[in-house]
Parts: sequence; C-alpha cells; structure tokens
Amino acid sequence: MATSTIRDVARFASVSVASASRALNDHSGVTPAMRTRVLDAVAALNYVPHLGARSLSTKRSNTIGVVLPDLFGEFFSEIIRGIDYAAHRRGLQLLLSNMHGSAQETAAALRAMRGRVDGLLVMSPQLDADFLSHNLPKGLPTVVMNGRIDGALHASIAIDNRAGAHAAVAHLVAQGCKTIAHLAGPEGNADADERAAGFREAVTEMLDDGEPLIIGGDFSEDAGIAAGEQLAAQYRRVDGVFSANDIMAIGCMTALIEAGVKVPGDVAMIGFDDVPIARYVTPALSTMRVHIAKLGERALDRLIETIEAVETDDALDAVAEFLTPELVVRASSARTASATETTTPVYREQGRVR
Amino acid sequence: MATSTIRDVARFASVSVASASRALNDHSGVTPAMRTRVLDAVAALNYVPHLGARSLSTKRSNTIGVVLPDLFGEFFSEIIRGIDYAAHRRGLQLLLSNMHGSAQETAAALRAMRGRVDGLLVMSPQLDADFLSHNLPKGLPTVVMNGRIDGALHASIAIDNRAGAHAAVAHLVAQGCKTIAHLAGPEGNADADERAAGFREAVTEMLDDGEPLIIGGDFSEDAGIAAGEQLAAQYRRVDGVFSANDIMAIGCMTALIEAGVKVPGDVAMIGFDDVPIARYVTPALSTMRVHIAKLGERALDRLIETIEAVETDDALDAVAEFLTPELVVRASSARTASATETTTPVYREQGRVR
DNA sequence: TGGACCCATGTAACCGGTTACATGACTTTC
DNA sequence: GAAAGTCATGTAACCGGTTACATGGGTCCA
Repeated sequence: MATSTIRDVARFASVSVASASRALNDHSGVTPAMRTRVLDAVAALNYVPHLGARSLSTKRSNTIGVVLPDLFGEFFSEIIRGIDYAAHRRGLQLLLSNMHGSAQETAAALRAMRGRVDGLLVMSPQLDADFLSHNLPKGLPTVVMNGRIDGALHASIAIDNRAGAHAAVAHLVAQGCKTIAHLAGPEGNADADERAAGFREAVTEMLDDGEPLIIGGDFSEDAGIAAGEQLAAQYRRVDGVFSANDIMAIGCMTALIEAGVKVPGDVAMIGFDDVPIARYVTPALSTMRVHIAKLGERALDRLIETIEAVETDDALDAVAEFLTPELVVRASSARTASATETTTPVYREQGRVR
Repeated sequence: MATSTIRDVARFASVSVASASRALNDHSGVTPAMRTRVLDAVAALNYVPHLGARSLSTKRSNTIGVVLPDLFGEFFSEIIRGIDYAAHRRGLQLLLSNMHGSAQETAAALRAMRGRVDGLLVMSPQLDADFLSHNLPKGLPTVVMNGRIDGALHASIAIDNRAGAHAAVAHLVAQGCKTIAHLAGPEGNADADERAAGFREAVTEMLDDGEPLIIGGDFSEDAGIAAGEQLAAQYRRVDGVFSANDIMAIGCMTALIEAGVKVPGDVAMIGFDDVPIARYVTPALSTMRVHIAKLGERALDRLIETIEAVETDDALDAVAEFLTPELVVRASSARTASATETTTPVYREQGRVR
C-alpha cells in the first residue's frame, strides 16, 4: 500500500540510495552482486520509480505537451495518431490539452505545461502569432502546427492551403466548370482564410468571370446543407463548388441532390481534407487529401530536432515547413471521362469502395 | 532565458520563499502589500511555476493517465473527447499512452504513470484481469474501461455487449429474418467475444434453427468484404447479418450489393457502434449505438469518485457499470415499413441525412 | 612496504516547489 | 504595563529521485 521509495529499497538492500539509483539506471561501475541485491529489493518491495521526482532532478520528463483546439473527430484522432506514432518510437509520453474556449484558458493550458514536458506541440488555427509568443513558456522548445506563422520565433509546420485551393480550382476548371463557388470555413480560422484566399487567386487567374463567388460557412455539415439549399434556389449558373472542408461539401452535396441538382452532372463538387467518410458517400467525394497523421508525425520529429539543438546549443533556425495536399479525384467531380490532371500527385480511385 | 524559480521571485521581492508561495497560491493571511510585491516580482521575472516540482511536494498532479489500445479513428477520438470533456471541467490534464503492441510494452506504459498522475483510466479489450492486477501500480486509483471485469479489484465501466447483441437480433427477427449470421470480431477481444456470445444466446432463444451461424472477422473493412463475398457465393439462405462492428458491416454490405444481393431486400444488415460513417453509406446502416464519448466521460467521473474516496478513506466498492447500446434503425435493415420495436430506446431516423 | 591509481560505494547537495513550526511585532485585556 | 493572544513572515525540512564529490579498500609497481 504505502508505495515504497528508493530509500526503502536502499535500506532493504542495505546499500546507499546512490548505489540503488545507479543499479536501477544501469550505470557503469556497479558490481553484479550489488545489482542483484538492489533488484531483489525492488522485486520484494514492488518498487516502481516515481517519475515525477526523477524528472525534477534530471530536468527531463520524456513527455511532450500537445495543445490542440477543439477538433472534428477524424482530424483529431489522426493527428494524435501521427504524433503518438513518432513519440512512441522514442519512448515519449504525451500530455494532452485540448483548448475549448477562451484565449485565457489556452494561456492557462500553455502555462500548465511548464515543468512537465520537454517540448510543446501547438496547433492554433485561431490564434495569432502575438498571442502565442506572449504565452508560450520561454525556453520551452515549441513547434507550431498549422497556424499562422510567427516569424522566426518557432519552427512551424502547416498545410499548404493555398496550393491546395489552386489545385482544387484547377481540377474543376479542367472538368469544364465555368462558374465556381467557394464554400468557406469560419473567418479567423487560418486554414479557412488561406483556402479562401487561394481560391480567390486561382479563380481570378484561371477564369475571367468577375468577382469570386464565396459562400460563408463554418466547417459544419449544417452550413454545407444551408449552402446547398441556397445554391439550388439562387445560383443556378454555378457549375462547380470548392468547399473548404469535406463535411461541408457532403452537406452541400446532399442538399443539392435532394433539390434535384445532379452531382457531378450539374455541379461538380470537391472538398478538402479527405476524411474517411469522403469515400463512402454517394457520389464519392473528390477532395484535397491532407495526410494528417503525417503532419503530426513530422511535427514531433521537428520538435525533437529542436530539443536536441537546444541541448547542444546549436542554432536551428525556425523554418516554416509545408505539407502539400494531394488531389484525389472521385465521382463527385468526374464530369469528363478522361480528365487529365496537371497538378500535384494524383490519386485516381475506381471500382469498389475499399 | 534562464527560467526563474520561486526563490528568484522571493529574492527579487525581498521576501521569503514561503511568503512567495503563499502569495502565489492565494493562501489566507497574506498582506495585500505582500501579495502585490510578489505578483510584481512574478511579472518582472516572467515567472511560471514548475508544476512538476509542485506536484512532487503536494502529491497532486492534477493529471489523469489514460492508457488505450490501438483504436480505430472515431472510436478513439470520441472516447478521448468524452474523457477530456469531463477532465477539462475539473481542470485536469490528460497523460496519454497508447499501447500498440506487446503486453510488456503495456506494462511499461502503466508503470510510466507512477508519480505523474492522480489516477488511471485503462481500456483493455485484449488483456485479462490477471495481467492488469499484476501491472497496475498499487495504490493508484484506477477505472477499467470496457475490458474484462476483474472481480472487485477496480471499478469498471463497459458496454453491455450482450444486451446489444440481443437487441440487434431481436430487431432482425422482427424484420422477418429467419436465418441470421453473425460477422464476428477478433477472438480474444472482450467486446467481440461478448457480442458473439450474446448473438448465440439470442439466436438460440429466438430462432430454432440449429447451430448459430458465425463468420470469422477482425473488425476490419476487408474482413467485412470477404464475408460479404463469401455470403453471396455460399449462404444464399441467410437473410440477416449482425456484424460485430460497423466497419465490417459496411464492407459486407458493399460486397453483397456488388454481387447483386439486395440490402435490405435479400439480406438485412445491422452493425454495432454507430460510427459517423454509418449514416452516410447507402443504404444507411442500422446499428447499435454506443455513446462512446459518454463512456469516457462517465469513466472519468467514476475515477474522480474513486480518488476522492481514497482520500477520505471511504470504502467505495468496485462496482461494474454498464452502458446499454441503443438500437438505431436505418435503411439497411428496414424490410417492413412499419417495424415496431420492443427493445431498448429506439431512434428512428428518416428523411435527409443530417 | 609504501605510494599511486582505480574503482565500487557512501554522503550529502540539489532539482523547485509546499508547509509545519518558530519567531517576533502588534493588539488586547486586566 | 505585563501577560496572553493574534497574525504576518521567515526558517528549514520535506517530496523522491539523481549525481558531484569524498572515502576507503584493493591492485600494481618500484
């Protein structure tokens, strides 16, 4: 019951705590006899080291703090999976902190990491650079995932939303779309804003059709449904929709079909993210695939590099890294049988759902 | 850079560390003057408390350890969401540890929690009671989620798989199915085993049709596809399938339809879990809904109760608690227009996918 | 045989907080 | 005006590990 400490072990084995500690940590210069005595004591007392105490004295917690915003199901689990995969390989634990809510709460979450983690992974599509640099504990290696880039203060890794938007629009144009609308994500969300900006650029560049057509949304299915109903009722001439995420695209598609609009016949549809559901809806949804798990994995790898650089006093400049989404063509945008792609790596899936 | 400690703060404010600590923690008996001096020093030095050190001396980490097996996307994120929701309400952090792999690794993960968490949430459909009781750090409050129940050693909360299987079979029977097959999950997985056992009981009870028909599977979509192909080729007389999870059901359904079998016309299909995808496939999948997030939330609540009971020396017996799945009827099993249900709470969804 | 050296082990300080107890200034009370 | 009580503050021990440095026994070599 009363969990035992290393001093108990030392006493039980009639050795000093230092020797016990050395034996436990496989230090050199420990007699086999000593080692077995200590290990026997450990077994007898059912001793388990107190890792909190250890990390206090070693200044190493073998733990990475992960601060994420409220995320949608698959996105969340995939990014955690990626981080976890890379962390697990290195024997690191993850201290998780979702931030639902106010900036103040987020600040608290960030502070709560001090002294418990060796580094920090922060995803913050909503928060700006200023806020981050003010609230990130000084001296704690940090990698910012997928948010506004904050100068050269921290390493960052993000999705190349602009390139994704360009590729999506290019694809729709290649499919013969003349009037393309963008179903946007919530304003203030960095990803959403960049996708909208990329859309504007691409449309202005590829179609000389006046003002880019943007429908407001908030990444929710309901917003997609509303947009679909609106489109069906008003903008009859729209023949292509680029949605800022898959869920809205699905909602929009459903509403369009219900209103008698044919997808992709009347309106071609493409989303963003490639969530698993995208393959299963009818028609299957074309999308810009973001390898979310890889984002997490790569972020952790870079964090480790940063931590090691700090330890060896190397200067490692805080490069911004990008992951380029891949175009995935499925039924929802396949208007021409022989669409040839000129964009980034193309996945073409056919036949049965797998 | 050199992050400051409470002693730095005390020195800067020309007070003792004890006073600084008291001022920081809002203890009673601190002069306003003292408080402001200390807080000024904190601001001046940009001091952030070292939580590892704090928890060492207070024996409170405000952190809950969560040990999960390798989980499928939505299931994982939903359970974390539930836990996180309940934890966040109480200002607790989550130390996450996925166990991919060997029992030995799992044991290591469990030990790694010692001294870093106030309590443990363990999900272990694969591990038996013995293993758990040997490897859970003694004296650490623990709630076991959704695994084999280990006597009265730990509180546990689990899905009532048997009741779910019964309800699913009863529903299929009510739809007029005469020959029902079960698409099973991996052997050795507690949930899968219980669902299969429940299926056997229910079929034996409700249909006097000889040996219960069980098809082996492993929770993967591929297994579902294989089962569907097998069914289409061989068991022409099967008119109902109860799958141990949704993903296999979807794979099975897809393969059946592709082979020209009508769902639900020829074969009615029902899954288990109610993952989000279930609503989106065509036909929409009937299923036993498990409120996964609630499972996590409830588990954390019970853990808190356990922790508090330990603190106040209350005896709290380790009751096993169950969450009963709800029958959700969608198109994949709707053979009779007016199916009336006699089972647990029924959701009937109609109209447009939402 | 004695000094240099090696090496296993022990002593005690330290990591950065919290807190029991001691201290001393200031009120209160007779 | 002295004893008792109150209360803000300080001193130092403690949480449970690690580790720099001290110690002392054994080997090697002259």
